Amino acid sequence: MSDVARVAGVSTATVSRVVNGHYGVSASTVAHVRATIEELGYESSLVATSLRRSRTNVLGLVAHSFESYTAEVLKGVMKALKGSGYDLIIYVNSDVYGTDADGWEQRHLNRLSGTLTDGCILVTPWSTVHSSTPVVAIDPVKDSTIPSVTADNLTGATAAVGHLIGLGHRRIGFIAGRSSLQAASSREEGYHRALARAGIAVDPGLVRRGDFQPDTAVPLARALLDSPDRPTAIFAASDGMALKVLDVARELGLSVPDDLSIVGFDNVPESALAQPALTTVDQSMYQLGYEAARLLTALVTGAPEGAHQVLLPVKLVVRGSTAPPGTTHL
Amino acid sequence: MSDVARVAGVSTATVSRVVNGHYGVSASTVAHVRATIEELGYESSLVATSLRRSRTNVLGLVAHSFESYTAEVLKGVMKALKGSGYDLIIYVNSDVYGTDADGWEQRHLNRLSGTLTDGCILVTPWSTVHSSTPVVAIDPVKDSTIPSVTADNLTGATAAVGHLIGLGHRRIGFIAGRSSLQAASSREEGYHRALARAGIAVDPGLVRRGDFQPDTAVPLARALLDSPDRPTAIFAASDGMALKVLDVARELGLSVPDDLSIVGFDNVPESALAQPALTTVDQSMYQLGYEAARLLTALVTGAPEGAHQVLLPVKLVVRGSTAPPGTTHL
DNA sequence: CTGAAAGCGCTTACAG
DNA sequence: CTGAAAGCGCTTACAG
Repeated sequence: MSDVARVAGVSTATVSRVVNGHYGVSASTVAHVRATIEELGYESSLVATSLRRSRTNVLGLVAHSFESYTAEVLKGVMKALKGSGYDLIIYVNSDVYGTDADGWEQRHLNRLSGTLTDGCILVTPWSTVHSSTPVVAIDPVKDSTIPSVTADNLTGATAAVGHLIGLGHRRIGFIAGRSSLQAASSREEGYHRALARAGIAVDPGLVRRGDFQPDTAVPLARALLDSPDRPTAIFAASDGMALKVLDVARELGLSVPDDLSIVGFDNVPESALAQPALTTVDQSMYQLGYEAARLLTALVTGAPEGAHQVLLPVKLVVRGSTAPPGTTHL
Repeated sequence: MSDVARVAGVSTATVSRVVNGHYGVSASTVAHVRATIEELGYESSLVATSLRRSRTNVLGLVAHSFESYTAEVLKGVMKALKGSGYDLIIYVNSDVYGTDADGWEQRHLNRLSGTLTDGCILVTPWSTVHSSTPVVAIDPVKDSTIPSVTADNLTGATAAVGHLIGLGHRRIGFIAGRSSLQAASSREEGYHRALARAGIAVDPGLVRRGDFQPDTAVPLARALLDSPDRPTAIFAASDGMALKVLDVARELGLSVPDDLSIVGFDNVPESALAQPALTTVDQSMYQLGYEAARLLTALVTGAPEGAHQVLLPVKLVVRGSTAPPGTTHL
């Protein structure tokens, strides 16, 4: 900017006014400075601008990994932001502290919301956060009160397990997700509810706790399946984990869905590609992202604060990984 | 930071030294300041730090849209950066100027590389750019000399069209991509090469120019197919466009692959899900992202500059959208 | 209509 | 070992 000012023979203050289209600059000066800017290919520094200003028209998104789930969410966010005047900065950490380190999202949030962004979307956070700018969580932490958007996990999980029961399964294993998340406990509650409705008692030996990280499901699935009294079906609280169950089943020589039915949750693109394709609960991650972005822009532009908890419908998608127990495949 | 300094009773200079682990601070002061930082939940502002420092350990990625292609690339980038000590900032514009506006990537690059990032990855740029920090392009502009990673588009396109010829097709339509991209012209060259090898003359009426944006393919496909002398197969330079061709064919009452074979390029996840599934050339977008991130970190840490053009292999994936011409489906 | 100056939150020579 | 001061690139009252 000082270059532009020098070449144009004006002060940086004037250049700044021209760049920002402020009133009170003579037309001829504006034209001259514009030409100089063009000539020098100058572009204001996002960093310096955001340090000085309160408003940046940039929204942030903080995620702790970049799997299919996040990718789908992002597509929805971008759709909502298209033409909104807001740019998006996505900050993904490279695991220096380890994503498990407590409060990493708070750290990232502080780094961004100091001045860079006008507000942030948090994807499946690990803990509660506080911020001076608006924050919207996708799949918030349990008992959190911040604005959020979530799928109707309870209904979805109930339907998933209900589907298995409808097929004739009675011994249904469950691999739970990271317990700090509201979504995880809702899915677990759905599991209980569906069994209760069918008058089936919960066998604690059939319930294992993962944390949504696909790999955590491997030993759990092995423990569940490598027993004489194994379940005839497993409901995993996420597709990532369900796909790992599929791997373990194959490794143990079990045929899916003949020897074991598997249901996941999410409906990530990979689920449709699996062999057999995974029966799952479709929570439109695209929609989650879209709604989160809408909510955030509303909050940033000063919509009335308060309870903003959006709940989105889900849909059971039946594919090849489920069948009545003991079926022989044709 | 001034809060921390005040509470801890030291200067901000000392706090800064503690935060950055610099030598020359007494152990007791370090401990005390650390405790205060902890207590106040302080985190240094990315913006202020990057404005002052030359090095930020943050890499940037600039993309003009966020479709499946970009999502796959990102997964690869993240994989490469995991544990590298670099964080990633993705900057996506919200179309204020319109992404078509010339030089938008240069603008974004300036905004980021001013001080925020140590280097940037550019995904399918529209024009050449210059930057004070290293830049790696994924699918660079034609005749560009900046470090880049590209798939072997020529071989892939040749194989795709060769596959159609092998099935017995002679009238093969082609929908080209955005001509400014090296990838687009290589794919077109592959089309010519395969036809030449089979001794088939290129019919200019069968070649149409899109720009990789899926929607641009719709009128082109319609023009190609809504004619008595229509081709028996179409090769589209991207899956996004190929899937639109599929839509148009359906709309015109043509059955795929009976009345029309279709081949795409990319192998985005959606291609496997289409009905029928799309035959395409798999350029591992994940791998493109991975290699780009590796190359960029190498450049940022001061690896020898020079020609860094990575070429990645591709693979033809045959699915249901191609068959011999005039086949009747069983 | 325009410029000199302060300050956003940091880091880093320079003194002490 | 620690602090006062300058400065990164901007914006914005405050003067003129």
